[in-house]
Amino acid sequence: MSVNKVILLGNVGKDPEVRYLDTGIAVATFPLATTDRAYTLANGTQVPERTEWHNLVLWRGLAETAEKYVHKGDKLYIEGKIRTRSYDDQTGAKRYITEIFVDNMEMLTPKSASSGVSSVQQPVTPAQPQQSPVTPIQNNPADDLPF
Amino acid sequence: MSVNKVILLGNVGKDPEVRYLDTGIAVATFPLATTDRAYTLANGTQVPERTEWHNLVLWRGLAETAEKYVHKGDKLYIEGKIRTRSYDDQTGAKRYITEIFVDNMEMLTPKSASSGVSSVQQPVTPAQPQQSPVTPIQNNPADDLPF
Amino acid sequence: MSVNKVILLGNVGKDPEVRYLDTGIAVATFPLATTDRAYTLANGTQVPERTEWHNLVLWRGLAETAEKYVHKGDKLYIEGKIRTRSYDDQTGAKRYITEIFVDNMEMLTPKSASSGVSSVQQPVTPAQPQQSPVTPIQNNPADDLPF
Amino acid sequence: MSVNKVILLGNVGKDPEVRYLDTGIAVATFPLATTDRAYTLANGTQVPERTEWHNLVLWRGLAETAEKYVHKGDKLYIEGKIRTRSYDDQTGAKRYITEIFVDNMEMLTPKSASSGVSSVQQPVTPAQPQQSPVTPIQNNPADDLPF
DNA sequence: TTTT
DNA sequence: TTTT
Repeated sequence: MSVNKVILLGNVGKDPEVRYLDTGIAVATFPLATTDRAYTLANGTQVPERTEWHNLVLWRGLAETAEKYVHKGDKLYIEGKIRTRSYDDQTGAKRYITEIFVDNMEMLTPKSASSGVSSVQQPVTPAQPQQSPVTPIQNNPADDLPF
Repeated sequence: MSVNKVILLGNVGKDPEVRYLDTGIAVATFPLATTDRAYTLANGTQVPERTEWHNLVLWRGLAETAEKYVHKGDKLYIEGKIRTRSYDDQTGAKRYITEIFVDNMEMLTPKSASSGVSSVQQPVTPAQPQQSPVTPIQNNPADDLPF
Repeated sequence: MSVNKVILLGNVGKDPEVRYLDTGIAVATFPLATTDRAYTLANGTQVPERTEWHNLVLWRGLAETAEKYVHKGDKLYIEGKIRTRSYDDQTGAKRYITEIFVDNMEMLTPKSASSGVSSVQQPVTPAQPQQSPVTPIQNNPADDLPF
Repeated sequence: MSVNKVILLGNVGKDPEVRYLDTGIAVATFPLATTDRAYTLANGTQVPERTEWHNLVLWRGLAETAEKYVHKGDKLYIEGKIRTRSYDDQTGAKRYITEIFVDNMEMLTPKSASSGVSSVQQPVTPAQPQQSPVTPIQNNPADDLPF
């Protein structure tokens, strides 16, 4: 009795960070930017262009595809769902972060135009990803639930 | 060259809070819940039902419609866009909150079944809304931009 | 590199017709109505309300769920894809029909309010469904492809 | 109480045909192709790739933008609604055609890569468009309704 | 803080 | 052929 659906078409902000759970399941995370067009209101006010950053999370096969084929700057279409999770910051205070769990992905950048080469030269290290302070992924038991 | 689209169908968590900018523009906010079904993984793991709360923000005519017709418990379909904004908490630290700017709304609860009456008995006061500590709306100049 | 996605929220026009392929796979079909609101143009022209009828097609588990729980008059949310197929009419001329292949369905009519009882009294016969002249389903080999 | 929403991402099949109503309103039509990936069923059956053609209809500003910037082969994202209309064929029999009324469009082909030049060499004639027998547009009064 |  |  419920729908939670997100459709985004934008540009990849960084090469995906991919890590593997003990169960072998891949998880990829990377930011995607969407930009609203600037426009002018009826009263003449200029509303400038505005970029929104979305924290994408991909699991399993999609994460592996992202690891191989998605690069910074690529244009991407995704469908997914919104999910807000909490974590404790350095001071022990509860913080929230909203992420997009991706369940469908279409790559819109032709292979030839992707910055794939540079990514091979500076490979992501799946074994020990540095966790961004902005989007910490805690090592709690739920991490091993493959959803 | 960009798409940022959200589609939600869920239940209203609280009666809308509505305030009016100096320009007379109405802004309504209220939470919407979507609930994933519980399911069982191939390996037998039970993934329980999970409720996600979305912070909806409506402007102008939609806000006025929400003020009149939307009530706690109602089932609602909305389309909108994701927007994350920052604010400073009590300690001066930067915090982020993700909201859904609604641009289309369909009310799915028949008028007869809506909890409209109780809302009349406990009216929201648009003049001096208490701002929730969880989702502070700052009085900065941008508040008067009618977007 | 392609997306074909439909989202509909409307009312079921007739109880589902369900048939079973030789392979045991269930296929359900029924019409869904969506209605545009009437509105007035800037120049004063009245654009009246307009109802659009969509031919839904459901396979497998979704078809079985529809057979059990979906009834004429129910409010339904679906996601699916557009598909146009051709068939030969009585005169041998090629005709086209556009259908919506459903891949997600949310029933929005509470069980208590559904017209389910009458449907039990006038059951659909899956064994020998009459095929509507408007939307003929041909017995070609592709019918046994479970997509 | 109703939603009729289509999201397509695919390739333009022909340069847009644009005509202008007596009121000066522009209407553009062109086909868009979406292609399902081929896949293999659990039982080993190969389901081949399949292309779906959608009849897009754009009005007013969107039609003018399409006239200037959309070309055969371009990749396009659109949002719109499904609409089926009837017309009488040569024999006087009633036929149906399903079209997508576009209300949002994002062009995904970089200008430099678009086949824009050839379109200038073979311009569409807005004054007297030949009406395709497949998708006839009748000159009925409703044509002057700008919706 | 909602609903099934 | 549905619903408001």
